[in-house]
Amino acid sequence: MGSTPQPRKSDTRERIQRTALGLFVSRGYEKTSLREIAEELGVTKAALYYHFKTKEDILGALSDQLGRPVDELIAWGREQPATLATKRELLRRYSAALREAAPIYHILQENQATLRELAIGETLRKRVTAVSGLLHDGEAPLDTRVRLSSALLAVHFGALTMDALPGDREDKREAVLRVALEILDSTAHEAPAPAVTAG
Amino acid sequence: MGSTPQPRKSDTRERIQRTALGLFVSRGYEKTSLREIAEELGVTKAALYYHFKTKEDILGALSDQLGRPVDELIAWGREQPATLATKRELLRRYSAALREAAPIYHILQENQATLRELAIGETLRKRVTAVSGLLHDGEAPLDTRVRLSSALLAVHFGALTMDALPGDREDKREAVLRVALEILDSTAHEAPAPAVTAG
Amino acid sequence: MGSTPQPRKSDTRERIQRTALGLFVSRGYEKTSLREIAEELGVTKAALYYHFKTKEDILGALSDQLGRPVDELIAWGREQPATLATKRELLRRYSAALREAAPIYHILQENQATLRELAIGETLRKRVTAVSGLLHDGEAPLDTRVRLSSALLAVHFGALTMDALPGDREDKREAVLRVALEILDSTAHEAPAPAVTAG
Amino acid sequence: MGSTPQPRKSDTRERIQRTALGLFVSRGYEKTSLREIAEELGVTKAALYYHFKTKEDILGALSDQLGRPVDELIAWGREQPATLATKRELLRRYSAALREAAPIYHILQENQATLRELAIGETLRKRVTAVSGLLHDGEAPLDTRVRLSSALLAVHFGALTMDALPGDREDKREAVLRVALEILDSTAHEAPAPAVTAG
DNA sequence: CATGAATGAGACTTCATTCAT
DNA sequence: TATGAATGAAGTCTCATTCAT
Repeated sequence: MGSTPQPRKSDTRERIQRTALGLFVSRGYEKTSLREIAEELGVTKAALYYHFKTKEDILGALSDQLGRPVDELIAWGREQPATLATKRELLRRYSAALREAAPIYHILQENQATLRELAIGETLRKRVTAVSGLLHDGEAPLDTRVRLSSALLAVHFGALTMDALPGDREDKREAVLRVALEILDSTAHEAPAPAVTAG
Repeated sequence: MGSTPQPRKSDTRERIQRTALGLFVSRGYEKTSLREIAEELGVTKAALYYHFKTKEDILGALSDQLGRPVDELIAWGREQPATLATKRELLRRYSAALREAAPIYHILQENQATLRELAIGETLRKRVTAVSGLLHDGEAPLDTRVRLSSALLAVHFGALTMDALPGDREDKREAVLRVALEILDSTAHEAPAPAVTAG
Repeated sequence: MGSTPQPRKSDTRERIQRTALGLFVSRGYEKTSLREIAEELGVTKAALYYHFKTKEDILGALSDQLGRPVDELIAWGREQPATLATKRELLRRYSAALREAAPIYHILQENQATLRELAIGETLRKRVTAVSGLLHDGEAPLDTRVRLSSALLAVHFGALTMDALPGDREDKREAVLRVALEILDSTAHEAPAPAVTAG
Repeated sequence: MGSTPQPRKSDTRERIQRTALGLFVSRGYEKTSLREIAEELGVTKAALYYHFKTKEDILGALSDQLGRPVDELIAWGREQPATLATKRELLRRYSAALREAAPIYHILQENQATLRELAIGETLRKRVTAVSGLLHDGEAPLDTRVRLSSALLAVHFGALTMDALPGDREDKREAVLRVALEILDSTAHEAPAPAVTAG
């Protein structure tokens, strides 16, 4: 600890991930060929195979890295009581987690057709389902379920699609969160929670 | 009379579209090869090319066909005054239009990375933007804009993603619409419109 | 003879030939597809097959039509004595014949690779060889043979490639012919023939 | 030592070029499929694509290699004064250059229809035009221009078409060159240059 | 006299992946 | 830690041709 940084161990793996992420986001997973990644990095395709077993593996590594905040959120959620307050906090935390995890969800979203047949796709979708499951505890009337889903949906897709809208990223995030919490509150027939403070 | 229809005026074009739609939805546009479509139909690849100029053309035909309700909605919307009532009606009609148009949006959503480079992708995205534009008239504070977007988003993605939720399709659609209208109402500082009756 | 023209028998065959000739010259034989010909004519591909057995057949018809002057020349040449005067007349007549036959030779030239494998190619090349044979009677020293070939070559390729040069078509033709005759004259060790009058 | 060379630094690229040249000349560019080239070489089509970006690229490499002598000639010609002596030398050198470059011009000639639509075709044609331009300096009466063109034409097509004629290749080349120089001399109204020594 | 529908063959090209060095 | 060379599978598309109507 506190040791001098070791620039010994090649950072190539890191660089591959960064480059791949950029291309996966901008051109799509399927449309991004290993040749492209290699060329942009100035290495050969074979070099990629030294660091990653397959193309899917690169995506897997990215998923692990970027998805960590969401995984932590899921772990946290599983230990909470299923109260309205928990759900409110869940939305808040999910919204926050998406700040970092957005790119990987973006990739999941825009390449779903491709990922459907990949093992990593399953992994990615499981995370989505898990978050959704935290919100949907037990039985509930259809209207309630739809509301819960809609609230999550707002946060989720809000993070992915509000880019077109003008305005500060963070401001928009908070506004979306506010809407989602309202939907959530309109669901539960308890006394609504106090003032909303996003983030 | 009443005999089985003879494929004289060939319904092959129709059948190609149906088969392609099914495969585009289930396997994705890119992952669906013309060989697959042809094989499932029992014709040769060349036959597809007799009826459609390119693979993209097949998607184009589907887009024209399934997207019509949304196109009509857009045309309608452009002639309405930009009142709250119009916006409510817009959401209602959009929700209804999606009953038919959902598959094509599903394809757009799940293959965005691929469609980004296709002419037809542009066409499809324009429709989305147009609907959004009808809701977003003139300047408005960020919070308002986010709410309008969220309402639309709820209807849109609700139609595409609520399948996982148990319950009658139509019931869920109405429930989602209700949520969307609430978001809309919470935006405008006028007296909210009277009772919600979806559909 | 002198009868009233009969516009009864469809002129489609004629039109196909005209269109095909134009395309064969401008786009090449191989690169011109039957679809193109049909489209430019406003008929279906199948219609072409009503009038011609194969694509090659269309070229065959054109060859017969446009090559007639050269065929007549060959017939004429075979009955002449192998004198210098005959050879001079041969060049003159060949030059004249090319006025009409140029397009078909153009096609032969620019698509030789393709025509090599077609029966019609053989036919076309035979004509070239035949003309050449009329000039090359019996044994002769290499220098003589080369001169004879060069003279013919000048007339032949002159007709096909002088388009780039500015000036009246016919003027250029006569000038080329003059050059060819000079080459011819420089070959024979007899008294050169009198004044050159081209055409 | 002295052992058979190991294809370590792979001479495959070279072999592809050689094989392709042979096939392009004998079967034509268009009619030669990559499958053929690959099969004749005992490699897969994909291997060709490892060494060349496209089919056209293979032709491009051949053009660069074989066309070099002509390119050098053009460079040389541009620095010479436009005298008759220069033009004579030009024809001599062009004739010599064609010894190596003939195959690529052969391909250009026999596949013109195809190459018309290829970038490489433009490149090839430019070389022809450039040589022609060196001969055609400034304005001149039509007769002069035709003679200059004819002289070049003789050398050019002589190199490509005299194969049918019996006799030694080199002998024929010199004989053709003599004819061309005579045409050239008959153009200029100066004292003709002294004895012709080709090569 | 002509069409609509379809076929079989084959073209060029791209991709993820492997392996000896 | 990487590269150069190569592969096998698959993809989209075009073409000349056929045939029942």
